Amino acid sequence: MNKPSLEEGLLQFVEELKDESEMTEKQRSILRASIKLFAEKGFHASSTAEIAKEAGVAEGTIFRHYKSKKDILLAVVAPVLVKFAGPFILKDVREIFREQAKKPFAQIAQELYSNRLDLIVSNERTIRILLQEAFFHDEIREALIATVFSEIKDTVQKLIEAKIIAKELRPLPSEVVFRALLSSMLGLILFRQVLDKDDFQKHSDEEQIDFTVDILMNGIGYREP
Amino acid sequence: MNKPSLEEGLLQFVEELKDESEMTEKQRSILRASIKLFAEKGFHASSTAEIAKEAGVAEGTIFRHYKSKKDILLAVVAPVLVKFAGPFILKDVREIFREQAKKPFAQIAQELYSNRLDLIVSNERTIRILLQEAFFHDEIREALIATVFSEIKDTVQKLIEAKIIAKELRPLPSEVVFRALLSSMLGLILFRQVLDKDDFQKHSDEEQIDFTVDILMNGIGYREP
DNA sequence: TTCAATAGTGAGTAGTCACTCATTTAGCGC
DNA sequence: GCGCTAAATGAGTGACTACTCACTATTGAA
Repeated sequence: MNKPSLEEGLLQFVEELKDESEMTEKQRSILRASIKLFAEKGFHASSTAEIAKEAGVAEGTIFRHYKSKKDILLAVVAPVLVKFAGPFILKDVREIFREQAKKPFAQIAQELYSNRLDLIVSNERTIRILLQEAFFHDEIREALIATVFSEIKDTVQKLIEAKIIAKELRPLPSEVVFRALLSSMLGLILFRQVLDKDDFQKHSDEEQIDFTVDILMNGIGYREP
Repeated sequence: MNKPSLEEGLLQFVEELKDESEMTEKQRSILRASIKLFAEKGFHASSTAEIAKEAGVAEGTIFRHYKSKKDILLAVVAPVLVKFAGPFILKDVREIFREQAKKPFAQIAQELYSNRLDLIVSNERTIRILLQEAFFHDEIREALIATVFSEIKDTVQKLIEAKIIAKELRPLPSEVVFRALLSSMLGLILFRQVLDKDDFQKHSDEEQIDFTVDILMNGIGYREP
């Protein structure tokens, strides 16, 4: 199998990412064209000839900047991964979370949801590419899980455990609570973006988030007042 | 755009589906090989030459049974769609739901979750293909939403509304409750199959479902007894 | 046994793919 | 304008693509 592993693969790209502005005009236009085509037709269905044409560049120029077609994919996908995990992994995670921990859990959830929803709405196409290709490329899937997921999980679970001790949350296994928190967020995103665009708009994004947090905290079951 | 629409596309396949056993040996082996390859490397990355080799068949034979490569994809995907929506759309939906309606909502949710989870575990590869290709092929995505989603939505929302009146559920908008119900299910599946296989196994499937239903009904917030 | 229909074959076709490389162009200090 | 370097080019390459077609093998009813 000898999978390329994160080191040789994506993380390398993430590190070389510093210089978004250090790209040449042509290079940026190749990236822009690739994002468009990959999002519309998928990576495999987009040819380097098409990318070159869309970018207004000779096919050879592509390979001066990216040593293979797959390299373009990684260059497209890496920055999104960084943004996605952003607020969570930045140096001062602990500091941020010490601040967060003071707030009520419902408010933390609410802020998390509206923050991530914004991010997804404004990066729709690249995120689409990211998810599509995560199906096929082990490196991308693993990087996605490692960056967006595992990184978050420990931190959030610790917060949850603290909130359980503080009697703000019910004494459930923290990984189950974490799953509930994430499920609600994913459902929110999925319904808004894909499944149910029409019905979703019956309420504003803000209202939908409030409903979601309410249900997460209090459930849907009826209780006598 | 002139998209093929469901009539010309998938639904036609679903209708021609009756005769799973009327296939020749070779034809079945072509399907089996396609499922394997599509699931492993994706539709675009699997060549007809590979499929033929994997199926132990001449390449020409493929095109005797399926008029194009895309036809194979539809033939792979259509039966899953039928199974997925199965228990919901079968003739006697109303009858089933009249029976279901008597049960407590928590029990309905619990049965729904364990039923769909079983289905997904035992059809993992074809469902993977279905989701992958739903990104690219409008017909598949639309058929998926039309069959699995919209079909269910109305029925379930009516049930929810009845349960709200019966003071079994809180008076929330029914589409929001429906979203919560589905989000929890998707989260359950996603964590089990992809994100968190290890931690998930700390509890049995049954326990995980019970936790999920508990949180759906009662929330994660603490309340004085 | 005959005949027709269907199933199966695999070499062949035209086209596309990612990628290369000899050549041309552009930028710049002198 | 000269000389040098680096960027950009696009025709060319062999491998691979989905699909065709002239042909053979198998089946089953008359």
